[in-house]
Formats: sequence, C-alpha cells, structure tokens
Amino acid sequence: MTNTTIYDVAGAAKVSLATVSRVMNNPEKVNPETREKVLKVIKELGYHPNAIARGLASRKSTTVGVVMADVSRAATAALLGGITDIAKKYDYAIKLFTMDPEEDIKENMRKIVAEQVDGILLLNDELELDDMGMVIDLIQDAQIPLVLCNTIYNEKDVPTVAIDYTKATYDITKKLLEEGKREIYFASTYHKYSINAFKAEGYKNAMIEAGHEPLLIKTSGDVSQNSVQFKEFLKDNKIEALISVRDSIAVSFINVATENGYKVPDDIKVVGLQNTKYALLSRPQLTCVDTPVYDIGAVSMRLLTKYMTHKEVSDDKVFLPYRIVERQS
Amino acid sequence: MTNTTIYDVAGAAKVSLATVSRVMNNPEKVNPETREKVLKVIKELGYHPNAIARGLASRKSTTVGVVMADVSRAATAALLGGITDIAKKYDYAIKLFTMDPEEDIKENMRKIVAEQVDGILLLNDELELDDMGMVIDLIQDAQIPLVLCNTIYNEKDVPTVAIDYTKATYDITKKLLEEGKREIYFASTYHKYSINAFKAEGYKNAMIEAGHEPLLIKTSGDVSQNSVQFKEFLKDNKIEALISVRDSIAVSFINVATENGYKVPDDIKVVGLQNTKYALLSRPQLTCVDTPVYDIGAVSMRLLTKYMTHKEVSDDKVFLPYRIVERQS
DNA sequence: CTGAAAGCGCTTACAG
DNA sequence: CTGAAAGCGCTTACAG
Repeated sequence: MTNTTIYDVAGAAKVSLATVSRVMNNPEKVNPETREKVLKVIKELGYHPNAIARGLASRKSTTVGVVMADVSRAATAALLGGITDIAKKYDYAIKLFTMDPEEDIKENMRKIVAEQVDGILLLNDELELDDMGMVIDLIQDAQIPLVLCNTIYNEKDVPTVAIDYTKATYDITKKLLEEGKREIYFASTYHKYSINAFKAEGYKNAMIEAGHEPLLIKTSGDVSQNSVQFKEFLKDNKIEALISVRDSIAVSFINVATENGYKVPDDIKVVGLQNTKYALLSRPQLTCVDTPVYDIGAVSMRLLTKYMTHKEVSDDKVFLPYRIVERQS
Repeated sequence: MTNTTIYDVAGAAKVSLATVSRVMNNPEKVNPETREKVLKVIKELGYHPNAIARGLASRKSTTVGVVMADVSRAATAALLGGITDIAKKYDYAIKLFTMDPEEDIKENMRKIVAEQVDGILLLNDELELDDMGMVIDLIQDAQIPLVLCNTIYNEKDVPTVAIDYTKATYDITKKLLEEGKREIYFASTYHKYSINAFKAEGYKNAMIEAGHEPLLIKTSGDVSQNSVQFKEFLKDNKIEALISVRDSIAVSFINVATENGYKVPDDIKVVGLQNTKYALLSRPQLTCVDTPVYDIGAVSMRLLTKYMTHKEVSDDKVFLPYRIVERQS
C-alpha cells in the first residue's frame, strides 16, 4: 500500500499504462467502458499519481512558488490565506520561499527557479529597487509566469495585484485636511517596504497640494521601542493627527498619547492604513483605511493561474478597491 | 540560459554526467582536480540541478509538507516563522497544505502523500479525535516521517513538539487561587482546538483540587460577537478572574469590563495564554502565560530533519518551557 | 576515480 | 480508441 504505481493500476485493469495515464489526463480520449474500468481500479487501489514523476514527464509541477520576506507578519499571513484558498481550488500546491536580507539574493533565486515551479507569486516588498529588478529579471528570463502580490514595482512591466496605496493615502490625508487638521504626521517604519513608500507619496502629495510641509516620522514595529519614541516626540512637537502605515503602531501611539494627557480624537486624530484586529481592540477604536489583504492574495493567485495556463488576460495590473472605516479615533 | 542541464555541464567540463552528479552529491568520491574543474563550469553556467528530476531519481524530494487548518491565524504564522528558518538551514523546501473541514480528509491526505514529501509537520489541531487518528495512520502507513507541531494527540505514540498546556494552565489557575480569587472563569472558543482542551483540563484540575466548581465560557474569536456576549455575561455573573485561551479574546473582555464599570485588575483579573502583541497594546497590559510559538516551530522542524535522515532521536516528545509574564491586568 | 547503463514513475507523440 | 516506446533530468549500483 505504500506505493501504488501506474503499473499496478494498468496490471489490475488489464490495460497499458498509457491508457491509465489518459484516463487521468485526457479522459475524453478513452472509451467510456475502459475508462470506468480503470477508474474503478484507481479507486480500489487508492492510487494517486506520483507528483514528482508527473512533474518530470509533463514539465509541469502544478506547484506555485510564493516568495516572501517574512511569513510571520499578520499581513503576509492574510495574503497567504487568499492564496492557498484559490490555489487549492485550481489544484496547485504551494511552495514557500523566504528571502533573508543577508543571503545572496541571486543564488537564492536560482535555487527557487531550480525547484521547477509553474509560476511565482512575489510578496517580497522589502527589497531595494535594483535587487527587485534583478529578481524579476531572473524569474522572467527563466520564463516563469510571475505576479507581484501586494507589491508594487513601476520600473518594469510586471503583472501586479495590489491597492493603489498612493491614492488611498492621498484620500485619507485630504480628508483630515478638510476637517481642518494641519499638523498631520505620517508614521512609517525604519525598515523599508516598497508599499510604504507609495503610501508616503500619497500623503506628501496631499500635504504639498494643500500648501503644508509633509511631516514624517520613522519608527520601529516593536511596541516597547516605539512607545519610548512617541513619548519623546509628544514633548517636542505639535501634532493634530497621525496616519500610520501599520495599525499596531497607530494603537501604540494612541496608548502613549492618552497616557500623556492627550485626548484621541479631540486633540489628535489617529488613522491606521490596514484595518486589522488591532483596530477593533484598541480604545478608542481605530479609524482605518481598509485594505482587503485576503482578496489581494486570492486575486493574484487567480491571475497567476491564467498566465500558467496561457489564458488571455485582459488586465495585468489590478488595483482593488479600498474604503475608509470610520471609528472613534 | 533557461535550462542548463547536467548534460550541458558534463559536456562543457568534458566528463560524464555521473561525475557531475557525484561532484554535487558525493564530492569526496571525485578527484580534487576533476572536482574543481566541474565546480568551475557549474558556477559559470549558473547550473542548479532540476529539483524534480533529482527527486524522482533519488526518491528524496528534500521537501517537507506542512499540514495546517488555517494559515492566517497569528499563531500559525509564528510557527511557520520557526519552521521556515530551520528548513532553510537544512536545505528543505516547504510545501503548504491546508485541510478544510468540509472536504474529504482521507482524499486530501492521499493527495498530500502523493506529493512525495520527505516528511510532514502536522499543525492541524482542529480535527476531531478519530479524524486525527486516521490522518496519522495514513501518514505512518506511507512511511513518511511525521512530527506533531503545537498539536497534542495522546491516543498514539507520535513524535510531538509543544508546550505542556495542561500544566501551564494548571499553574496559572493555581496562582490566581493563591491570590484569593474564587470565581475564576475559563474562556475558550466555540471552535474546537485540541490544544484548548488540554488548557481547559489544567484549569479544571486546579479548580477541582481547590474545591471549586470549574466555570467555563465558550465564545467566538470575532471581536464584535464576543463583546456582545461578554456584556450580557457581566450582567448575570459574579466574576473575579478570567483566563482566556487567546490573548485577543482576553483583551476584548478587558475592554468590555472596563466600559461597564469594572476595574481590571482590581475587580477582575485577566490572563491570556499566548503572549502576543495584543497583550502589549492592551490597556491595562495583559498578563500572560508566554508560549514560545516560534521555538515550537523551529524545534519541531529540527526534530523532523532527524527522522528524515534516520538520525538517532533521544526524545520524541519535546515539551518546551513556558513562563508567566506579569503585567497590569 | 570515472563512465556506461539502468531506472525513478510518469506523459506524449507515433503507429496501428 | 489503444499500446509500444522514447524521454523528462537526474542518481546509483556496477564494472573497469
């Protein structure tokens, strides 16, 4: 029972292995009676074709590679939720690859290419621009279908599924400006994410358009670190609103502000750019731009299946809608 | 450049493909000069062996299957962090498999087995006991090394890496009892997780030992649902402490209690059993039993590599230490 | 230490 | 509609 092969099935069904293979891959080319007979044996023996052998012979692994910087971030996990759901639906397996910043990116990508995946979903938005370019080149040179998932790279023409983060952040900044706020700060992370650069751009555009100087803070994702920083920051600066790339950073700021005598939202309005569970558990609850991360994962995987099966694609850049969720902050 | 094969390398290095193969797999069996020559060509051509062909020929895929219920939960993501880090170190690729409750578990497992992974890490703690038994049987019948990762199943002898959740919860309950609390509730989820049953057991043991009736609440992980429930609950019940299987549920309870005039921790003490970022962002900050999820992932992967390479294993059940993190709740 | 050859378990033209 | 045979890109005894 450990290893039922196609030969076992062929023998038991008294047909050739070619016929068994056809029953599995091109059933319409097989006489219905023969087909039923073979299917019955397949079921009886609990036969499943060896995916590796099939992969070698057909040169299709029905596996997609998901390349990311860090699995453990909540946003990544949500993306993976959408990706795996759709992958399963289309019968693709998922191989996970991480890219550590210390390692040789080129070597790592070559290894990934050697894994013979049918397509790649690139979630890594922590790469420098030229590294990103190199990674994309390597994948495209190997002729592997590629979709950028929640990652934006404008230097090349690459299929992409994301949010128009620039516009989303522009909108929310504009809204705060219209409410009369002036000292609006934008909190980003020390660590570079390509997406955050686009968010910052939208913020800057709105501020400059309104004739104000953009006010940027960089901070850590670590709560104990950023709370110390925020405390210092509040001593020295006038601030009427804060927009944060991450909800958890926004919540940390709310806590520090409240503890230092500020009222949120009366003294300082605070907005997050994700809409995670943190937003609901914060007090006051966090107003957010909602970014549908699960959907980004699902749509990008669906787009990739189209490329892998050489289907016609009408639009290779998909920007999903977002909305503002008004809460109490 | 799309496809450099072992033949290309052999041709360029003027040796047979067997020698190239040996250079990659048993370099000590090759004359140093020949080896250098081949290695040089390999580098020049950017050759990486086709992982699929290698897998078929060697019957080792150097891939491990990670079987889980839901990728998007924070705890799962943290486990995956530990798993991928160690997998990378030992040069294993990761294939991700999810098990939806609606689908045929047996069929699904057969498919996973057909994927020819060298080992399986089972993270799914949402299965009923007998389904779990069947899954384990299928994997073991196929002779695939298996480690349960943050999942506990005592009906069979299976290698396991986890926390002794029963003891951890027993300890924290005892501590609350020693502080004079009597009406200590235990909040679990409607949804079944094998691990939560062990946590509940530890709680019950401590309560019964102290001569108190165990007080259990089941709730939803959804914030808007559990807050409604908690509000009702507080109207009708006397409560001095709450222990929650999930931090986010504990934080939600703190919010509802505070909004309804209770003081945490003076009126009601609250404890979480995970120690996630939620605990730090809550006000008051949440006291927790800290469960080192990343480490569980890492250690289970390391244990699995031992089984896959037929190394001696001194202990096939590893229960990692936990500690109590005192905060303000 | 090295090469020729068989084989891993499939798929896929090619005949018939 | 079905079977015999080549081939996918490797590994691994087996000779030498």
